Amino acid sequence: MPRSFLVKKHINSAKKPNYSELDTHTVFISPYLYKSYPVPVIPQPEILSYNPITVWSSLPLSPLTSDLSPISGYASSIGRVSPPPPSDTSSKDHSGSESPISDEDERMITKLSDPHAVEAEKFQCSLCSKSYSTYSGLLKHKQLHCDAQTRKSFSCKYCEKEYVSLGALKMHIRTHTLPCVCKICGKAFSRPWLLQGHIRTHTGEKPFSCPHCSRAFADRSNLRAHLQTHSDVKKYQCKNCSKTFSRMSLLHKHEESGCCVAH
DNA sequence: CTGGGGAAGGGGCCC
DNA sequence: AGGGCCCCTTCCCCA
Repeated sequence: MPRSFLVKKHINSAKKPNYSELDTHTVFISPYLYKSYPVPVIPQPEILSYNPITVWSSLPLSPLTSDLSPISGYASSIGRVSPPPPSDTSSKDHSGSESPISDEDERMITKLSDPHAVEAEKFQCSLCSKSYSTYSGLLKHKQLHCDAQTRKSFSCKYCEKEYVSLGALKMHIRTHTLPCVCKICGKAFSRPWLLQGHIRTHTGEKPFSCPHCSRAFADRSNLRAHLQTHSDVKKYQCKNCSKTFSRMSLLHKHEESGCCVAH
């Protein structure tokens, strides 16, 4: 499973940016007023840095590029590898190249037909017409520049993250502005339910009980992790020594301690 | 060192 | 579109 947390973690107690300099919109939630807290305020539009014009519409859709996932063509050659389509021997000849190039790849590449064209630039990006001497050069260009620009157009002003939708960006922005503030200790959170979970640390409320023992937890995920301790079968297994662990973090610790490095 | 609990962050989905 | 919730993950701390 790909790691879903793409935001760089902060290492120490100075983990977080200086949010006090960011946005002063805050929401105070009384622990006694869970149900009636005010709606957190989304930052002013001017802090949202995005260019809606470049989303999709900037791409003139030709019959050859009508797929709204322009990355899919080369993604099959980079990440999730899909088996090459049944070969169509009528037209495919990649001059001895052993890298599988799908039909979509084929479409994305326009070989310059002009016999007088510079020999070194025979692979052209169908999106911006830039030419490259090698197929890999074209792939690199598309991955790092062209497709990245067309697919993700909502970028965060506070960090490098980009999103395909404004809603996702707004959600992310809250991780910088932290509009939900605990009235008891002043700690700030990005979302109301995170604050609610935090407030349980003050109230001692533990609504999630283990059915196998007397323990209770304030957080459902922590109960889930706890349930693993009751299980005979550990979920996470080291590929090298087959040792199993109840948590992925423990497996990671194990791997970092040298088991996998030794192999 | 290892395992487990506590707290928290963040993306995705559903309503 | 936005809020609430679910789920996964990570980090820290302690026994």
